Amino acid sequence: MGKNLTKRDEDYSKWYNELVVKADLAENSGVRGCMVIKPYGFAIWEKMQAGLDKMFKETGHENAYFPLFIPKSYLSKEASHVEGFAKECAVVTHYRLKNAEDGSGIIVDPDAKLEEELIVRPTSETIIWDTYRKWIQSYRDLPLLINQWANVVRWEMRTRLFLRTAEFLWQEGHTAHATEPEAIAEAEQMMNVYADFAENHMAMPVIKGIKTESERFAGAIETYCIEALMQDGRALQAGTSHFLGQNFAKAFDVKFANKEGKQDFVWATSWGVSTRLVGALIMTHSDDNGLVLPPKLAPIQVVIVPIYKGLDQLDAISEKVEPLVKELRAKGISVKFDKRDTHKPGFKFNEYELKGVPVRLAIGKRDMENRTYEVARRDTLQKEIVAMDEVVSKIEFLLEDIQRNIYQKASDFRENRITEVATYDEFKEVLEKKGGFISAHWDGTIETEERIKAETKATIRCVPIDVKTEAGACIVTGKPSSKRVLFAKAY
RNA sequence: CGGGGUGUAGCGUAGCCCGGUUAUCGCGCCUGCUUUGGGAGCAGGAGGUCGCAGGUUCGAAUCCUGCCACCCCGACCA
Repeated sequence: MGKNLTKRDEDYSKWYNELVVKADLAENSGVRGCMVIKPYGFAIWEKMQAGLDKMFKETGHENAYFPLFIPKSYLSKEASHVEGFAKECAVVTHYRLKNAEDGSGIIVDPDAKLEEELIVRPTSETIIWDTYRKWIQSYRDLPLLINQWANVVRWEMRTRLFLRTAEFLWQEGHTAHATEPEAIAEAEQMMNVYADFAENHMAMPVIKGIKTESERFAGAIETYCIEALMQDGRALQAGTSHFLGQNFAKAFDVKFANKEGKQDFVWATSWGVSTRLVGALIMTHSDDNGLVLPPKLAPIQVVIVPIYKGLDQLDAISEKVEPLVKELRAKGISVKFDKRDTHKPGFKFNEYELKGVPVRLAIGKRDMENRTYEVARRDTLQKEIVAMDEVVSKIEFLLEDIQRNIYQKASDFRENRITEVATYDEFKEVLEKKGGFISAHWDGTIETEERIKAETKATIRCVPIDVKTEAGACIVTGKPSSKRVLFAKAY
């Protein structure tokens, strides 16, 4: 990873923000805690959406859309749910403005006060379950497998571009099932879908696991998650999938007649990932030269930079390049031929490195004479000269090789930062000096978990799905433990 | 909401302690010429309510008071 990153650990936030700004992905909007996602940044999100949406459809889900506003009373129907979100809700209290009588400007019209306030959705469980009640009568209506792409608002105290903004874009899936095992299988399936996407599209290795009670989603019985490790050694929750039991069905009275003709509450799941994934992508692969994007998500996969003196030479180069552009596009590869005469090649090289374009071709007089291209790859910054006849297959190879290579790099990085410790002192030392995930025995109590958090800022990221059973003792209390859990400082 | 800090051109900044010519420098922007294989060079040019409002003073970016905004640290969190 970034050669200077270690000495930048304390400055990571600044580095991240600078990088995002320089790479032109997003900026602060001026509206408290909100961001403007710029075209290039949004193009990355669109690629993510497309990839995820396809996987959702392949697992039987359909898209729908539910309202932005949720009546306050809906939110309070599920006790732990409202408790979890109450502190960060934007509330609509009025529906009209008017001119102030003293001419001081526009004011909220006190006569237009809503009888019941509306909450700008922080998540949509409540309004969706209120709707599902009307849609579900029989086991024949189940399972109900729906996803929505939407924006939500959470009034966070402190925000950061992509990682935590007051308004963010996401998808939220909400499913209803006839049986408990089926709902659990759905929640696990979606965790696996997220992990698949993270690893195979984002080239970002993740650990699949289960949240502890204190980190669980408000209203869930079980929260499944994928946890990624950023290059500064901090963990990032990249996606969650919840088994909600019958909590929401009971709160919203969603019953169905089962095959035996008896009324039963349905079993529920919800699952989501957000624009935070763009932040995860940035922090997983980027280096000091800028972004490094996995080919599968790069808005521009190949950029071609002409090097020329005078427009005659540019025309000659274009004649060679245009057919190549066509050929690559026909293969589904996104190509940009940057003919701008207003910037020099060196400027363009740096610009596309900053933007993380995986493959760059340069062609000048020398190449025209030798019938070659200079081919550069973003992940290793290596350059080589490739004959024109072989350039298409070279590009196809590189796009796959870069995808594989950056995954491997991130995977190696993470494997080196999963440390098993036996004592609390060791725990603190590793946390301080090395960072990353720390695998340790824990007595299973909230008290111990909170003490560790208070003393070290590390939290239990998850109990890994593939955890092996082994006898051990809690690093803090010494009480017996049957398995290790993963701790880390998290974003 | 507690603790700390900062507001000067599109961006980043000097000047402030110790008031005094036309508010400094870099990037970016505009024009021209030369350049173009790793962020071009030279010359010329445009761009400012010094966060806002009061006050002190012959005179305020600078001193005083109030307000506002933003950033960092904590509680919260996808």
